[in-house]
Amino acid sequence: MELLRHAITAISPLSSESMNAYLSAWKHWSAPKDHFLLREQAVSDYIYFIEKGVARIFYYKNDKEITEWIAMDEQFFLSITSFFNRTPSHLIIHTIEPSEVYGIHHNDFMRLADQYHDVEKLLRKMVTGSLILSQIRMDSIQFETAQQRYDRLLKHSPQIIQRVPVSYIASFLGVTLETLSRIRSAK
Amino acid sequence: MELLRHAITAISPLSSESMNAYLSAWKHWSAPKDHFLLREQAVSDYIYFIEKGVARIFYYKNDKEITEWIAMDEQFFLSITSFFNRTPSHLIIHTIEPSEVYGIHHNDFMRLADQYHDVEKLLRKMVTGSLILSQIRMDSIQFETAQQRYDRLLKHSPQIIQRVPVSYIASFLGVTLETLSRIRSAK
DNA sequence: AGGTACATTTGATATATATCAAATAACGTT
DNA sequence: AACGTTATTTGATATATATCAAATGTACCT
Repeated sequence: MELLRHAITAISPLSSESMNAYLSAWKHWSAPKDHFLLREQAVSDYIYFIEKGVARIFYYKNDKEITEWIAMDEQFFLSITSFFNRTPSHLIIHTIEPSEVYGIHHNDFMRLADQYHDVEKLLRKMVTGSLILSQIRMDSIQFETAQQRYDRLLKHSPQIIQRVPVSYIASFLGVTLETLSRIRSAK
Repeated sequence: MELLRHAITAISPLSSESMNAYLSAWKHWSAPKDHFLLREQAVSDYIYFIEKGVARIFYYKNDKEITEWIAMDEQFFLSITSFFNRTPSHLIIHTIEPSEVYGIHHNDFMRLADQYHDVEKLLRKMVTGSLILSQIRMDSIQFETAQQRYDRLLKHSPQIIQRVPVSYIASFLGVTLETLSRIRSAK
């Protein structure tokens, strides 16, 4: 839980009272490699934090797996539309390595945000960070070639190639595995 | 200013004290048709609100105009990366009809968010709304064809076709004008 | 170690959209 | 109304990536 506390403080510091109330709202899950931490719930209204390991977050769209995110290294992640709109995303969390994952429920987060100004500010900063990432990703999908997106990923998280199967990376980058394979062999 | 007050309240209500402080931080611009309200500043760190008229928000990318947003009908808009990252976006606001536009500076908004819990909550809700839109748009760009994106726009804001030149709509949809022309003629 | 399932690569072809180029239409100005 | 300018349409071709199909490579299981 120390890493979670630290990650929160890095985004926006909380008073000790807020921090205690907030941290106690987080639940913890532990999973071995290749395990389904969350499986097609109706609505996935949690914000997650991965303390250790690697997890793939995906859903089915027309019977195809869409990798929405690959989480590792003390990252927060969530299914944005599901979390905020309360619409079903059928989110699935699948561990790629033995992993420790935390999650806080939408209702708990909102209740605490109403109660504490600094928790509200934390939430705002988390959403803002998510928005900036969303914009960068949109720009990347709209204007960059598959090659450029792959290069960007390599530069930004080089370890991902060693730890995650190519097929997941392809879906995450928004290309087919065949295309990614060709990009990689052209190097 | 009444429409702005109303739009704010619809997102998240403010106490009368917060509302007074907040509204007085907004500036107002008035412009005839085909006028440049904002021209390539270094950083565009305002959130805008269009009270009346239509405005196009765009920037240059490799000497090409990219229409980031077409604002009308009492909508808020902003250059997300520029506003939150404080990086230059060279944003240009160009009116397509005579327009009344309001704007609040990043610094003022942040100062008031620190001061009033309900302003912080308003900001969080605005960012959240923006994030949801960003996700919908990304999904649309990644998985829908140009035809589907055009249909979606028609359904969502049918008036836009009458009021905005095709070339701007094309750029907003992320296609060339030739492609949009063909889509339209195939109907 | 051998076999089976799965992951990755390689090849041939199809498709949506961009690009380049030209023709036509609409629009504003005097 | 006629002119030049700008917007839109139409046509021919190029390109990135998807799709379908098969071959090769790798890893897990008893």
